[in-house]
Amino acid sequence: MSRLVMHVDLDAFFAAVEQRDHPEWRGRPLVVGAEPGRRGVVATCSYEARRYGVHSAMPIAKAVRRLPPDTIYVRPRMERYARVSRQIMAVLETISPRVEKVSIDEAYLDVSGLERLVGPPEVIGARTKARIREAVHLTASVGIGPNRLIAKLASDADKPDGLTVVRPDTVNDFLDPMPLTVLRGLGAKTAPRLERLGLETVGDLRRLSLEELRRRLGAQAGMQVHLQARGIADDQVYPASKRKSISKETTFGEDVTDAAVLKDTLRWAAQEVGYLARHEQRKGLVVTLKIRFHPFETHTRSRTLSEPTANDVEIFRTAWELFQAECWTSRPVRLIGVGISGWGEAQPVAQLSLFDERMPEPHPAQARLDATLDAIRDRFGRGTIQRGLNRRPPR
DNA sequence: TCTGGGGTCCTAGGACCC
DNA sequence: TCTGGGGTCCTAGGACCC
Repeated sequence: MSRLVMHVDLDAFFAAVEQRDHPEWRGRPLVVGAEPGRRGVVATCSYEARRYGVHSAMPIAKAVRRLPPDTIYVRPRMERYARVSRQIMAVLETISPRVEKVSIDEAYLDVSGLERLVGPPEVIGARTKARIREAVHLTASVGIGPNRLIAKLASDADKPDGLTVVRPDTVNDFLDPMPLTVLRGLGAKTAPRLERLGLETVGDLRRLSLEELRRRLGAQAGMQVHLQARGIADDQVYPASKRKSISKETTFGEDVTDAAVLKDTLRWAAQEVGYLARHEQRKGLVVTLKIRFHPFETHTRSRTLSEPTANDVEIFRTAWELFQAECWTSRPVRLIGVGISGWGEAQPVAQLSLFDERMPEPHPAQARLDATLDAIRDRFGRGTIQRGLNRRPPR
């Protein structure tokens, strides 16, 4: 039985929430994002603003130049949007029990088998949109198709307030005229490389052999693009995908050279990361320092600890040591931040109580090491493994 | 024009191991 | 004494996404 995947995408979400909450802003160009006159970008803008060619991720200075003087500029109110998002996700749970939230304003639903209960895909989609509108007074664009890729492209195909259903036998007709950049993995850098070969559409892309694509894009990306061009993609919905890292970073209003400011900022970021990690009951084995110099040169430095941590001081100390190990002082810094990553699936360990019989699973790296050790023991005998195998001495 | 903040995934090279 | 093959882990960078 073939699957049916639905993608739900709220229209201009942040801007729509602001216009909903402030009726006097409706029908006017509105930008949610950085403060005009400062560094930053447009997070989202209303459809009235999009008519001036403004879009997400556009530098705010450029947007200001394009937009009329009566444009409304507001800073994001993330708590507000998160609250509305939770309401929407709750609505989606009434449509199907299999909901995957992919971002604050987007979700995939597995609606396979719902046709017998509800009706054809068009009815499932229309019902979803109606329930969202009733609950939060916002519009969503909905796409339904045989897998995630097609569902996502279908929701993009008719915005705002659209509903597009792509049946399996029309997938190729649907994809063929689309530009290369609709495919996952073909962005601003990679797509032009293929366009230089004279390829413009997904239909064109199918002329390239798998070998050619793998050679040009790498084994993994080449394979993915080859499959996507034929409408083949993941058709599973993953209700509870957990995040794999926690980070905090900030861009300074003006570039910073004062080491004391950098140190204080890093301390703040480490506190934020530690707080979030403890809140989620996670500990990370890897601390990563991120730094961006003038004009826009980004570097990362990371260290794997001997024990996972969620401790502010330890995160800060590690990040600061990573900073000090480089000859970076006196270079103007645009951005600095820190993150942690590397935890096993079975964390949080803290949730285990004396009465809980489950044991935490080892960190994936540890699990792989153990498996390797077992394999080596099988091959070479019990006595071959010493302590410290595969462990490198600290630098 | 001048590029936020939060993420994910992939690649590639070197160290290290049997 | 000199050497390949197969594998993992760690690190840095980069492309990409919302």
